[in-house]
Amino acid sequence: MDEQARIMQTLGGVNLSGHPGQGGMTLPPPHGHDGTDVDGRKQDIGDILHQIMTITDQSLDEAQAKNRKHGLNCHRMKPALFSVLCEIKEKTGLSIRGAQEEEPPDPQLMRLDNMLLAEGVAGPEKGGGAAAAAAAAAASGGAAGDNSIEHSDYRAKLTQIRQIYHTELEKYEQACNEFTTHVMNLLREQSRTRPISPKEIERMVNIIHRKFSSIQMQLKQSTCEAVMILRSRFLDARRKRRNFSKQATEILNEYFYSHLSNPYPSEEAKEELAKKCSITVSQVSNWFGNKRIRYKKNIGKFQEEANLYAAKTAVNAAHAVAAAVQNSQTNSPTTPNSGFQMKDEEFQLDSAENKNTLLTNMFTGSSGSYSLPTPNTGDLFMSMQSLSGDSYQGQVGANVQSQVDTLRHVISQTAGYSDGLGGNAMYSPHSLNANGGWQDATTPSSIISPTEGPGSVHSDTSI
DNA sequence: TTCCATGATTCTGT
DNA sequence: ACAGAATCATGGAA
Repeated sequence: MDEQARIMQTLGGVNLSGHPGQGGMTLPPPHGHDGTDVDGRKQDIGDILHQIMTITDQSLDEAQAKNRKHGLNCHRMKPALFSVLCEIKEKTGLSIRGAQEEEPPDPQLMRLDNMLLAEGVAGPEKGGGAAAAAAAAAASGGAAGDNSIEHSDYRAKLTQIRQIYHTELEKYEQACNEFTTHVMNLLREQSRTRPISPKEIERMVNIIHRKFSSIQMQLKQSTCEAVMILRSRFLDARRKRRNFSKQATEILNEYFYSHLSNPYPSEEAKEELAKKCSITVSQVSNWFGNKRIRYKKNIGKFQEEANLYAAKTAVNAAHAVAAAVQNSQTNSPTTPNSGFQMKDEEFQLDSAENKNTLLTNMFTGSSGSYSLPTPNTGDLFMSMQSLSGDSYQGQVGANVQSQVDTLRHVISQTAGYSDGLGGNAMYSPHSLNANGGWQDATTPSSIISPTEGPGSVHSDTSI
């Protein structure tokens, strides 16, 4: 609009001063010699110019303006004035300038677009936020990938950002279109009274679009920032430690202590544990990694815990064996899983001492006595071993073997037994070899034996 | 506030 | 790829 003002100013300056330009005016030569005639024409041109200037300030919809525009267009001086304006415009070179301007794609804008697309903010709605959330979860290494609370929180916030972004974008586009239409109408209207080529209108539209796209870029930039902040918060959150539930820890501990000779769960076992504990496989791996190293570092500290879980598992084992024996007498030994449905609530004990006592009583048949002669224990252990190792290999097999592992531990840990069994490597309290490594697996690392099906006895059936 | 337990991460070795 | 080891960072009890 400055250009228009400049034109008007120039035009007014040239004509009203009474000094025509050298470029050959097409204005009709003055008639007569008296000053009043010249003054009259000056007044006439001045009026037209005034109308032109004021008309641009008016709204196009105003009926009054229409009338005035009509009057202006039909004015007898209009063609002459139009020529003058053309000439002046040609002189100032406005029609040429910037005609061949072209804008190369802004790399920054492209980056922003790509990022918004990748984050699921831009682009199609379907799978947008969810895909990005999944990507973020995957980027977190799966450690907290299944944390549904944080996951949904992230998704919800991303959706919110997406909504705001699209609303604002729509608003800007609408405003841009409205403004463009308005300007085009204005210019078209003005093109009747002053020289405006379609190319210039197009150029003006381009300028408007550029202005609006710069606003859009700011919007995209802000959106990107918001997404980055959200994402960093989400990814930081994965480091936030949340203790596993008591139940989960119990399940993991039971597995650990019942497989103390080889506490390396297989992939299937990890998956099973993960499912039972409602955590991820990675978390199971982490837990076992930490547990192994910490147990090894300070066996003494874990003694009580080991006793507790071992006793618990041993009781389970004893029940399992008893059930197996009974089952073998009443049912076909090849019947899968029969007789091994155990419920944890049967073994609700409140202290390690109680469990040890129970265990001892179980072995001795006495009540509250720890003075069990060593050979008895050994016999019992041997019988247990023979039970699991030979008689019930096919059916009880792997699980009982792991339970037996636990029994070994408990027996070795229980006061009064250590001396008698100490010399036997089989009764090593912590199943660690001289090199500080775990002994070779004597028990299957998996809680899922190839011979067993779902519902069979595990060391960690208590969920 | 301090201290310990514990889940997660990172680095290194195999 | 997996395990061990060290370390970080947080939760929770004292």
